[in-house]
Amino acid sequence: MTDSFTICAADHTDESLARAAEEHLLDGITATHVAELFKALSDPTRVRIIGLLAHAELCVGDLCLVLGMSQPAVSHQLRVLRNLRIVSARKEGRHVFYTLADEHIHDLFHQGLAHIQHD
Amino acid sequence: MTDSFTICAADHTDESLARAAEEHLLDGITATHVAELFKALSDPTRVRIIGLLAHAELCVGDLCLVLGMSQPAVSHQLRVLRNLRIVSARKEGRHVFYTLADEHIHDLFHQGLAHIQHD
DNA sequence: TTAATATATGAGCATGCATTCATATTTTCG
DNA sequence: CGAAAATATGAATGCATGCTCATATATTAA
Repeated sequence: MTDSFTICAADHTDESLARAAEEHLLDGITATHVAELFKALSDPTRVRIIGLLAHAELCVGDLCLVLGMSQPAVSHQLRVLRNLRIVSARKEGRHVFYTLADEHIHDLFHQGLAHIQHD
Repeated sequence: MTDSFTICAADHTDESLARAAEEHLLDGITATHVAELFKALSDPTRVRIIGLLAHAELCVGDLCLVLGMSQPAVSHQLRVLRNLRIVSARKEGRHVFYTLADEHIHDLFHQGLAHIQHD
């Protein structure tokens, strides 16, 4: 990767800032994982689901009712959140109850919400 | 919206949880704004840009060098971040220096990063 | 077992998005 | 002024994504 400094057309004289910044560049895997985490919160439907689960455990049917969305649409979004370990599923009879998997998710959601509402 | 409770096929007997959750449902505008905020961090390239700007102010050329990406690709992502007020631009001669616009962004980024690295 | 309920899943489609390529704009230097 | 450097922007393209529709799976009830 010695030629990474020739990819960009920009070629100003002082490269010191770039050299110093290089050590803070996230590697591809880390950057991708962080992006995936935030991607879970990058859709209004998923934001609403997380907002609801931040206050109470709910089953799929309840989420459908409150969100006013079809069951497959909600289930697909829940699968996204499950795969990213944002929510956990608990099966009880015919129902599957979902909760936030992590206290960090709770914090991230409220921090993002606070930033929007106080802007 | 009185028929919002008939959209989903699921129709179990106890609707109390859904009724109680309804008051915590985010409105469309708020959910969209929160989603947009997190969408800024939902791409690996933007995550890396924010990670770099969390440590130092950098111009476009420096970002191109460190990221190893083309100048238009970086500029387009910077525009996304600018429009969402995630970063601020400061013009100095031919260069445009970018910084994180807000301390909240700094916190959100580090919280997401910590969640990933300590998982 | 058969029917009904609750949820999950796969295919298809329409939209959004991240990049590239080409070009415009702005600033400095000769 | 003209040329070069730094950045921004527009069009085009390939790929991801969020929904709908149809269907599969699992659990309870009759």
